[in-house]
Amino acid sequence: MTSSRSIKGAGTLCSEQSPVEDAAAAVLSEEDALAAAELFKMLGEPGRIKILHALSGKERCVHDLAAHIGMGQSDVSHQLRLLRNALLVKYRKEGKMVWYSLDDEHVFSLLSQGIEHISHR
Amino acid sequence: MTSSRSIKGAGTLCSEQSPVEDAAAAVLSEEDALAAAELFKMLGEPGRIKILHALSGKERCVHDLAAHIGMGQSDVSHQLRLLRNALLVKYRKEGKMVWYSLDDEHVFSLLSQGIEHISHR
DNA sequence: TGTATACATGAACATATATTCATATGTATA
DNA sequence: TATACATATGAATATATGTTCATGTATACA
Repeated sequence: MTSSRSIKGAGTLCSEQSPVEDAAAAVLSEEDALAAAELFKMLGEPGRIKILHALSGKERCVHDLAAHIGMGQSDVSHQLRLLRNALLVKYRKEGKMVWYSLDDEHVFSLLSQGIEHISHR
Repeated sequence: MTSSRSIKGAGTLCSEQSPVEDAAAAVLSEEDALAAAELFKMLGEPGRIKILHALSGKERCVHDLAAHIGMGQSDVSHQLRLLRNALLVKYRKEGKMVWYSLDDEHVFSLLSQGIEHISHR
């Protein structure tokens, strides 16, 4: 598109990587990059972080989640829909209540690692 | 604020958690939730994912990053600034070039875990 | 000193996202 | 069946974010 993408091998470029070396570090596919970003995006909002944290090792219904975290019911419900669609939480209906929990340990693991990461700063 | 936050112990609520149990699962502090979200937000964009992935185990200059990933120089530079501010990448100046790399293994670890997570779907 | 390269940045625009309000749906229960 | 509770959802608005263009700064080198 622009002229900012120069031609390799001209001899005066900023770096001189061999094609082999360059090929070895494969570019992440567009789909993988999108999917990974989608996943992290779900973790990129304080409210959803609180929700997932509150669900760590404990099943909770929407009302309790809202009360526990201090968020409005509507907000929690909207965020839960996103988390549901992203397969980060699962749910189980029981009468008029819906019990939410983390979908698997990977979610807990990612979340924990993130929280641990920030506490080391 | 709203009436959605009901009073515990009324007897007809959606769940009957004891205060003890409730206190045990402490709410994530506002600051921690914000900081964690901030971190994940940085990982929540395909371009930045590609950049971090390209920097996994390899130092790269801006121009090469852009060429390797297929992004514009300006875009890469803007994203690098965000990643820099979030302490996810570090850099080193050498002449007119700037060499970027991941700030620490935690970043690589988080990224890997995210990518691995999506490949298991 | 002029030109090319590497990188950074500001501004403008388009798009995405969060937040809130009002309301709808479904269930239990009096 | 009327009412209260639990949850979900649509719509509207405000805010944040990504993307691009143009340009600025710094370095190297002829």
